[in-house]
Amino acid sequence: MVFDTTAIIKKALTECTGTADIQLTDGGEHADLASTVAFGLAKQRKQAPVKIAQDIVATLKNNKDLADQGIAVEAKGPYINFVFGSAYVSAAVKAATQPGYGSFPKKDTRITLEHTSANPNGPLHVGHIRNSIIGDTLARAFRKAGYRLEVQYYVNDMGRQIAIVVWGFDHLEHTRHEGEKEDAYIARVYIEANREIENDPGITQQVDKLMQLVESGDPGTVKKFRTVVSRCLDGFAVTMKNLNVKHDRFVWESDFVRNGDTKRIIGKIEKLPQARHEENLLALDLAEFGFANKYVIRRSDGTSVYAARDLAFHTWKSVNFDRAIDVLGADHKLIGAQLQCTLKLLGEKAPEIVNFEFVSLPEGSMSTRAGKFVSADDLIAEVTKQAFEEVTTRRPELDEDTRRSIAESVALAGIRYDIVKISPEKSTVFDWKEALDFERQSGPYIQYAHARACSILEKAGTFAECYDLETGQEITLAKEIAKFPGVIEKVVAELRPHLLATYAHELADTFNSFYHYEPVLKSEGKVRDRRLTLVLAVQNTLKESLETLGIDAIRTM
RNA sequence: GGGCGAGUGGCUUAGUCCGGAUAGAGCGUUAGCCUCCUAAGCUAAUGGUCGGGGGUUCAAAUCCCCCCUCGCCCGCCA
Repeated sequence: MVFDTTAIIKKALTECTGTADIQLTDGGEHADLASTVAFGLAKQRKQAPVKIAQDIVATLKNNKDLADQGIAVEAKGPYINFVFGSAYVSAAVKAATQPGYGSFPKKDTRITLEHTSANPNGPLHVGHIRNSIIGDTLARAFRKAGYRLEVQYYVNDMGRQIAIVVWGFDHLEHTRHEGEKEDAYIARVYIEANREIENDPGITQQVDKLMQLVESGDPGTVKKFRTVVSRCLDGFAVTMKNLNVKHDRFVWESDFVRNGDTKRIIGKIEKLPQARHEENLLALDLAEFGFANKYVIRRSDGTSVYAARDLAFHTWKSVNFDRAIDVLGADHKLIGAQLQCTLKLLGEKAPEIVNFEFVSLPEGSMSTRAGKFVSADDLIAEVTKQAFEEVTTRRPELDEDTRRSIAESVALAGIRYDIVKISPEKSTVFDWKEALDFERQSGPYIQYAHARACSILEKAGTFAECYDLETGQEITLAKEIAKFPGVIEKVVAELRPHLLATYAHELADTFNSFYHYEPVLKSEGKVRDRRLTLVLAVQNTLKESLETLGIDAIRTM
């Protein structure tokens, strides 16, 4: 592992200024790291910042730690700039050529990460897969950071939506179209059933009855719910596989009713001072924590609501894991906060929640019920078709199977990258033009840089690894490579996977520049060796980055 | 009405938590680069009152206050 330059510099600055809290900023083109302590000390020392910076630099020039690591110090006006030397660069490149670069030692912390958890009443659409891709990328980053992780899908198998689907199967004419996916078929029944309910509100009572039956464990009704949900999940599995998204466990909501956990948690909640009863109705008054509305736990007909089952689920997580992380859409912010608050009142660990904002269509919000959505399957199919055309244009000499395979990887890269590169707190409007664009700020662009590196290495044959870099382009690239482990750490610490997307793009960019300026295969001797070593380091770092993003690091395209 | 999130060139966006050097990118437009390692590429040019107004600070896209616009939420739905 590369030594921690930040810590060394902070320590040196603390020693010579007496200031404990040292902030380092990115030096941009001036330096690798920079300090602005001189500004803050100006008033205190009654001296000009420029003078202070000069004095500090004079002291730091004699610092042994900095000298040992080859970190150069220089004052530029009031700024104190640090430039990493060849020892740092060599060590970074050497580390980056190793398999698994950027991985951290195994940790004992057991984490559960829940993502997607869409209601099984229709196919996953482009909004749901934002959840899947953020979640899956985070999961990959956590594993790379050494954590023991279990990824879960919480199956909402007893909600009103499912009851409506079950009602539809019982009362409506329906046949599955030839070759139709199960989840798409379920959506048709769901949409049709909702239309019927609009025309005849009396149906609502029949749906309520179904919900009571399933809660009480009526075998026939339970079986119907299970069947419908399972069929829909079979459809989801295909979509998830195509998106390279993996879940380790599917947790069924109804299990928490059947095993008695929900009843037990309701019993505990009843004893909380915030509990409010009105006959059978049980709700929590969380006004003291800033929640204006009452948090209903049990209906007046005695059945539990989603919140109660969710509390039981999260209590189970609290018992079995050290940390729980939930990836939830913006519409779940309030109930997520209420859940956290209630779990704390119960003395359980509250989950950490990663929120993301909505994806809408140009014509407005998506709605499964109204049939207004772009399904993930359609997106994958369209993008793959486009990718196949691109591959065929660029590489007509390849056989069809190879082109097909490359197209699938490119499509996956396009979709996953497009979604993960955007900060989760930004709401977006789905745009076909952007989804089908494979240029520059895209997943395929990064794959291309990787394939290019692979191609060079393949043509090079064997070479002696050499870590003594010289030119500015070489050193810039090496320093970019060196950032990778830090990026993984930051993604995990801040739960922000888009940082990795940004990094991978910057690395690909830096490599492309290098590629056009510094000939590798045509250089000779030591120069050729060190550039090939650098290409190997880039290739490996890009590969690790892509795989952590859930994108295939294909060797040719 | 209340709560949360967002507002950065024509379009999409990074940076905002933790204030510092000329606000980074991509698309678009314009002009170059394949007898040379994959042109899904590279080099330039173009384009920015960082929603608006106050304030704090040596220094504000970033912190504080007010306002505007958009999205989401505020159910005995999930």
